Amino acid sequence: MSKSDSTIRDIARTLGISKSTVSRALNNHYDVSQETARKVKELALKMDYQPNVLARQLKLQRTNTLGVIIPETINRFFAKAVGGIQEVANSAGYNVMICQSNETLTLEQNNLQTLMSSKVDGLLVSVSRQTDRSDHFQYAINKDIPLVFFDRILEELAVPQVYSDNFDISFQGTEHLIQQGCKRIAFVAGPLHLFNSRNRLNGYLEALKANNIPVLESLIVQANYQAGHVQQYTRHLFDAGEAPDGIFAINDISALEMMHILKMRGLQIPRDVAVLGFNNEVICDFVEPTLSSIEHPAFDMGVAATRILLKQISSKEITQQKELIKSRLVIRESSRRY
Amino acid sequence: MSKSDSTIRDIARTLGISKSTVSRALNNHYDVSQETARKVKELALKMDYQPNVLARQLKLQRTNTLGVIIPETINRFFAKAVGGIQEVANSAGYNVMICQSNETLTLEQNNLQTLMSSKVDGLLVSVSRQTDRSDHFQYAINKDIPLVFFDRILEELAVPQVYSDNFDISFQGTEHLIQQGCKRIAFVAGPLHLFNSRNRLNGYLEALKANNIPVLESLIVQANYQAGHVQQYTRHLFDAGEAPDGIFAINDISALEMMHILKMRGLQIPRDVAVLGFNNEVICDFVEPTLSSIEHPAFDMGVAATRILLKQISSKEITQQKELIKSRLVIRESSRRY
DNA sequence: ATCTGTCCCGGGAACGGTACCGAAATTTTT
DNA sequence: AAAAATTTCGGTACCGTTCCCGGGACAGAT
Repeated sequence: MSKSDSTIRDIARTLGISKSTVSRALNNHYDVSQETARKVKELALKMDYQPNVLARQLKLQRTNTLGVIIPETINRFFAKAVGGIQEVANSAGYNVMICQSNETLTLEQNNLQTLMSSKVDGLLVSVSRQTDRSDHFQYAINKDIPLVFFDRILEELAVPQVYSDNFDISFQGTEHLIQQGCKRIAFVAGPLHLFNSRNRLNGYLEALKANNIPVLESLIVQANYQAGHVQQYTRHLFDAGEAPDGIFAINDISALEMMHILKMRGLQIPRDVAVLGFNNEVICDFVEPTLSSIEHPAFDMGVAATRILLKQISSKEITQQKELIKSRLVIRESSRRY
Repeated sequence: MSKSDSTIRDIARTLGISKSTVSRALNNHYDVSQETARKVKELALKMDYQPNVLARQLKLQRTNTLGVIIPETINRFFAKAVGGIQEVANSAGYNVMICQSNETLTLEQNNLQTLMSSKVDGLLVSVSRQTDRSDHFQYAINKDIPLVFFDRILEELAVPQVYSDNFDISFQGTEHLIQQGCKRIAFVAGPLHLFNSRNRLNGYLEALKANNIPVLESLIVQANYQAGHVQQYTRHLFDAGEAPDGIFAINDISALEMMHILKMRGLQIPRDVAVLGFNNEVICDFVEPTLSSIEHPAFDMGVAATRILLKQISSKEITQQKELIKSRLVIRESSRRY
């Protein structure tokens, strides 16, 4: 825009050749002599020629842009995943357009709409907490837009999915607490229509079963992510009947908030209650006691999902590749008793 | 793309009218009868017509997209700011394209290049930690691309800037520590070629001066953000000569890491050392002692910057509006002695 | 009956590229 | 020397819009 960006035609005119030749020269096409190619490139540089991406996009029906829909950038997991996405995308010559659903279905649908009308070449999606249907994504699939889910996946859709082993790691984390002598382990569950939440809960349940520990409904709470809710269910867990001696929390911040409350009540961690968080935030190392947590390979999941998407875009073949990225249990003081 | 997206021409053909009429009808232009307008819209709906944004962009030389360059999404401040940007942009019908400089100058330059070639209608920028020059931005300005800086600004450029009162809040924070009886306040400074870092340091220095407290070079350290560095300068501060009795840290995580180290050494906070952080992360409320911090109005800055940018885009007039957003001191246990 | 004005509409030129097709120029082969 | 092959280039259509310009129809005014 501005004053007068030089175009391919300007170059052609001043050089006395046709614009097709200029185009070929600039795209290193074979059908052009080295001599003219040199002259064209030289002049292009001198005129500060910048190809008009919009024109190219219109002609090629391709934008070299990937659309990303995530719940929130403020969520460190997704922020990291976006890092991985951008790294892979950029080094492959793609731009990235990020939309946030703010954990709502309607915004997610809007985002999808705008990204599709922006003609992105492919989509990377982690669904919102509210999402309990998939027709909007099916619409995109019907339009042949390559689509890959990561982390918050929709297993019913026939597209590639990248996820972490929520069941295994949850099983493993629960067993770790059991090994530390916990008999009554409280579990903070997420929305159960989400694949991840279900798997985590199942991992917990199976671990209890495998170790002959009775499942107590009263020890399982549902996080609703509202302010004050952690306080509420913590009180519920520790005031009604026999208190838990272990906590598997849905994320580190909640875990720390619970720990804070328990310490105020005079409980010792991990002696009275062992605590295990989720996400392995930096802060885990700087609290007392240091917080055991689960390292979620966010960046790697972004990388993996983007790689699959790019392959999908270039090969045009439909895959349903599932890729599982392993999580890691990081044991620190808050859960170590021996 | 895909099978066969219907175009404006398809509608025209099946309706037996010209595509100009269809275009007018869809854009609610006046030069079209209500009857045909109705028919066109009806058919458009039935054919699931989606306007081809690329064609429109090319024709109008406008993308309805804002470009954003920030250091890192992983940084909560910028993640929040992005939230504010997207909110304002989306409700004004604009998309947002986010690029991360990863705190490097070269990536920042690349980002600018790609955003410009993507023909974004305007730019929102928070410069990287490395950025000590401004010619690349001057290039964009010369091309008449509306540009607004926020938080990490470049004061030498004649464009709108949105920033917070780093000097004032730093002065205020330092004075707070002084009022709590601190005589030897350590200060962790950022890179001094950054406007914000300089202002913060100056606020600290001026507060000391205003309270007749000698400035000690040995109490001022430069954070370089490398792993292990906090440990290093904490040791330096507390092992060489007389120890500080107050700390003004560059961010909450560093503050918490310092507190952790000091507690390990048997120091009491705030009794022996009062601590003040920066950013007011959620975690501040869940540590012991709870951490005093400075609330940085990230979201609001994003909102303000975007509003100015949009005004700039639509009015085409060049302003140099400066907008100052006030920060807030949040006093908690870590700095309260009385 | 002609003129003026309003209301609709169509034709076509852009926007700035890419790509196909054919042709001229040059070289190689027969 | 003629034919064939190859290299290099120009012409042009096209991507799907928007928008300017001009023209036809029809009304009311003269």
